[in-house]
Parts: sequence; C-alpha cells; structure tokens
Amino acid sequence: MSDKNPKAADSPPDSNQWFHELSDYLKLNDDDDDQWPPDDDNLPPPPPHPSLFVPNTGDFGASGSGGSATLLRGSSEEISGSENKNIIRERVAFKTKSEVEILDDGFRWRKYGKKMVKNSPNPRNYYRCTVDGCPVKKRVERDRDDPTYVITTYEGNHTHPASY
DNA sequence: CGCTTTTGACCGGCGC
DNA sequence: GCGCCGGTCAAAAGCG
Repeated sequence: MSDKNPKAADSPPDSNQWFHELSDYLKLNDDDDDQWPPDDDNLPPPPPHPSLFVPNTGDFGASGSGGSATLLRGSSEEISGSENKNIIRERVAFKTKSEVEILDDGFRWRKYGKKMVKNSPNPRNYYRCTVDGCPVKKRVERDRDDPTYVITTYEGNHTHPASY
C-alpha cells in the first residue's frame, strides 16, 4: 500500500491500560469476534443493548444490519481529578456487523466531529448524547479489515432513560 | 422553527 | 525543540 506507516508495530504492550489504538486491539483479536481475552481484572459493565441493534424502525430494515454485537472490551477507568470526586468513565467497545454505522442503540446522538485515522482508510465519527446531563460519548469507526464490521465505542454512563 | 449535520481550524499531549 | 496525532469546538447550511 502506498500509505507509509511511520509507526511500526513497536507499541509497548499495555497490559492494564486501554489500548491507545483501537486497531491495535483489533489486530490482536481480529480472528475471534466471539471471544475476548480474560478480563479477570474488570468485568465489562452492562453493555448498551445488543438486541436494540436491530429491531425497530424501518430504517433498520433497509440497512440490512446484522444484529450481532460483539463486545470487544469493557474497562472502567477512574479519573481522580479531586480526591473526593471519582469519575468512572466506562468504556465499552463493540464490534457490530452492520453496513451502516448509524446504529440506533436507543439513545439520540449528535455527530460533532469526523476525523480520518491513519490506521484505517475509513473516517472516525464522533457522537455525543444530545440529552442534557448525559456526558456519554460514542465513537464509531469501521473495521479496517472487515468493512462490514463497525466498531462502536461507548464512553460514559447514560444518566437518563433511553429515548425510545 | 428547531434541530441536525458538515467542514475546518484549533489545542493539548506525547514522543523522539 | 519540533512534529505528529487525536480530540474537540465553532460556524454555517440544509432539511423535516
């Protein structure tokens, strides 16, 4: 490929740290989408709603979304800005088989940015919950090896019930 | 009318 | 010190 890779695979293994590059994580487990590494340190919190990935509005039917969501990894990172305030940001990465990245998980999202990642020929979309008080952010990116797969990364907890 | 979306530019952090 | 990347915000336009 023409694109040069200034960054060879030399990234030090972050055992407990969330993978800085999502692609890195995918590369380590690109062959298994049904199984995840032993998360004995932290169990992935309740995922959004795998079943919500399908049923619903006719919009979905036309998209032909598969409906199979695979949890890549769940990590609870505690950001201690103050000694008293411990903000736990839950990160949940999902690999969903879908042709469109606009999967409706039951919440409303407003796209606030699009960026091209060097590790992927596809752009990365940044979504944020439109609900007031919902610091939840969603990152959507297409798989580099499987364009038919969409990587959805949720960050934060919804503080309000789903819109639907 | 309201809301959403799109692009660009900007900033910070980190690495070497 | 400089470069690079990622991430976010802003403004504007279009659409329902």
